[in-house]
Amino acid sequence: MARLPLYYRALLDTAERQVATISSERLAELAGVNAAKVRKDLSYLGSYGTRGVGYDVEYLLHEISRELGLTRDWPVVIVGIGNLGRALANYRGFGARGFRVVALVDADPALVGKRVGELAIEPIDDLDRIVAERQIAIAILATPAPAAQEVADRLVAAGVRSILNFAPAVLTVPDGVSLRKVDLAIELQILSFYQLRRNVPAASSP
Amino acid sequence: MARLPLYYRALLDTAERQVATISSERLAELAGVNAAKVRKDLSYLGSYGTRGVGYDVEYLLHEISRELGLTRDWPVVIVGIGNLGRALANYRGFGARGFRVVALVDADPALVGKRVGELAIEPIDDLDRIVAERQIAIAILATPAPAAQEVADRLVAAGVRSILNFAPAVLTVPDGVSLRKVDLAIELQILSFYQLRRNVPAASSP
DNA sequence: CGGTGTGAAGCCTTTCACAGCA
DNA sequence: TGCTGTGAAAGGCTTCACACCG
Repeated sequence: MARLPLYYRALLDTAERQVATISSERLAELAGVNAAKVRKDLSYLGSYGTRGVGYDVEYLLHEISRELGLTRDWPVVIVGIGNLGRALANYRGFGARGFRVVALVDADPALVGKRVGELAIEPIDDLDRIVAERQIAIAILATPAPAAQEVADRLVAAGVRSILNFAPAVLTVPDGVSLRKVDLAIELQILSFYQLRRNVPAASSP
Repeated sequence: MARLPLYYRALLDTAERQVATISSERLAELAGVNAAKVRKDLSYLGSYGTRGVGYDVEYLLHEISRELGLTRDWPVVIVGIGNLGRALANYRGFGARGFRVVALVDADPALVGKRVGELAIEPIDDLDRIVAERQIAIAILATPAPAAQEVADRLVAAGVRSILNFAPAVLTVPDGVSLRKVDLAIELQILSFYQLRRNVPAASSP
């Protein structure tokens, strides 16, 4: 479920406030969804609640972490160190533990060797070696649109199984490879679409 | 429909290649969706296709631009000029014309007055005036999570009707205000979720 | 013929409503 | 008594399949 991360964050906040248990209603409020939806979603993971009481915050947090794979370490590579790539490299808000940027890659020789934070930019020709050596399974793609498909192909060939695409291009990847996209222009266009038609709310994406 | 922007981009590419007409099948391929879906979506806008031929690229482009409000000018403000805000301010890829960043706002007095590209960062206390004077309807929110809700409230109070939220927080806005979110941590967590369960594809968000 | 436009079927998600348990 | 877990209903979106038209 794409809503688990929302619950996860809501539970993190709740745990910080030393609250021991939480009802589906409260959790729904924090996550911005419906209470029935919360119960359905959580029951799908197993019966972790106590009737008449609610859910144990710490326990549920642990179960969701496990389900989301946040108990593991996920080395991440960022390909394309332009404005956006650099910002993502510096972004300390990858929230939960688990995701660690371990490589920055760019095709531009002029960028190779430059440091961004603690990492040096590496050439894209070393991609195979980098992915293999650092056991990278997730890549963030932040290249210009025309290069995106080729880079995606190289990432897949190198063994990457999940790609988060920021380039404004439609990519195709083989079965077995997960692909998600974040497209700023599209988001703005959707807002503009609804703005023209007032009073029609624009729900969130994922 | 949230797919119009995809068609729009596919049609832009097609128009550049001097292609006059396009079939639903080809357009579907370019947009990464199903052909029946394309026809349903487009028929919702009106009957713009010619049976046995396809759709006139230029005409369809124009109709979709109009539908998406891309024939208008949309002044945009970015609030929160950290790493991400700065990257977004420099981002020249807002794709289609229409969206123009006309103001950068931050709460940190140390940042106020600094230039990013052609714009100077302005204090958040001037928000009302800035929004009114420059007729801003769309805001990009890139503050830290704890400040996000308060900033959103101020934006709404200032008259902004659409917010694109990059802060990792669940926001609530009044009816009549559109809200969309982009959350990097959530995207990565979803990828990690599917990575644990190989062979289950992760579809794209919007 | 070829490809659009569209009723109808199918599928998936959301919501309701309430039985059942601590 | 209060809140979870869940069958069943409702709703929305996607896909199929084909009539119809250039």
